Amino acid sequence: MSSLTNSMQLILTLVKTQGQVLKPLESTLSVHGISFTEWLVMHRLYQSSDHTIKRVSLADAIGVTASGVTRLLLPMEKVGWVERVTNARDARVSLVRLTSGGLEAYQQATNSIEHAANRVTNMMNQQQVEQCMGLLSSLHLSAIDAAQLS
Amino acid sequence: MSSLTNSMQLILTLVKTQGQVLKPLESTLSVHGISFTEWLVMHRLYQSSDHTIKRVSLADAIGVTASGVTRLLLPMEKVGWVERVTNARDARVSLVRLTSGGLEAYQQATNSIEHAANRVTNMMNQQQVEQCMGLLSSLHLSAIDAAQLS
DNA sequence: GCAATAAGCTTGACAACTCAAGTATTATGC
DNA sequence: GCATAATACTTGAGTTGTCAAGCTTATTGC
Repeated sequence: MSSLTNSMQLILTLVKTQGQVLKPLESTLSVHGISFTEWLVMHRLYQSSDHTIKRVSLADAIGVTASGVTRLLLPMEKVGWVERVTNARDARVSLVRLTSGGLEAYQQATNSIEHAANRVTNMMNQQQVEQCMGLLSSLHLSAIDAAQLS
Repeated sequence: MSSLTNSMQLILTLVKTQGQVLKPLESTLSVHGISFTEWLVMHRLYQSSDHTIKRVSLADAIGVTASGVTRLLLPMEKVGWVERVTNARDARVSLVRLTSGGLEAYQQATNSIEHAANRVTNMMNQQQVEQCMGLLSSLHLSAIDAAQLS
């Protein structure tokens, strides 16, 4: 059949699954005029104290480069979901804050995306969802570990 | 903490994991001058009878659009890994075939990427790898199922 | 058998990134 | 305290896709 090792087959399954899973979520979010990456940004901001975070930390959290963050935030600033905040202690950093308008958009979008997420896991029970999350976390840690060795 | 449902947390974990997992694989492949998507193409061709497949089937298999396939194959044709084959019965379709040079590149790249895949799963045992693959498959099926309802 | 529709592919315009290089500011070693 | 290095961010150029529209060939309905 495949002649690939189990590890490689797992990765193929991972990639294929993410591709299929993300489609319905993105089309759900598009109704709100928000991309999945933008939702990730807002979610990270929502979790931060004072809804504010450094741009590099944001980049790291959502898995893009610093320049990716710059490009991502430009339209979000224009729409008014986020705003720039300067740091008095360190003039290099510029912080990002979720505005009240951004918070509202985030909460509505989150309501929609959570429903979509529930639909996407419709054939799994709670135990399977949690088990899958646990196994993916070990895979995640393994990958970070492997990356540091090289 | 997160205030998200388990389903949504699973998806966040999925996305984060794929991001971390793919990095070492891509840097491994880059030594061979091959991108991950190109490896997927070659792998699909390798699995096909006569190492030949329709472009639309290829698009579907690797999760890109037909136009994505066109753009993807252009440099691969120039390098000589794949070649165009016309279909006598249906002049609309143009098939793609893995050349002998492509096969050789595929086999070397596969050897490398499988080692990288093993490193990336170093903290999981065989049972966990298989279990994770099974759970991801149900998630995959759920997502397809959910997409068809909408 | 022929118009209407569908299937397969390509192309132009655009989106969403990355990478390398540049600027500005802060931290470090001696 | 001052050169050197590191950190934070932005910008230009390039990559890798998507989507909508168009072209060609095949299929379908009547």
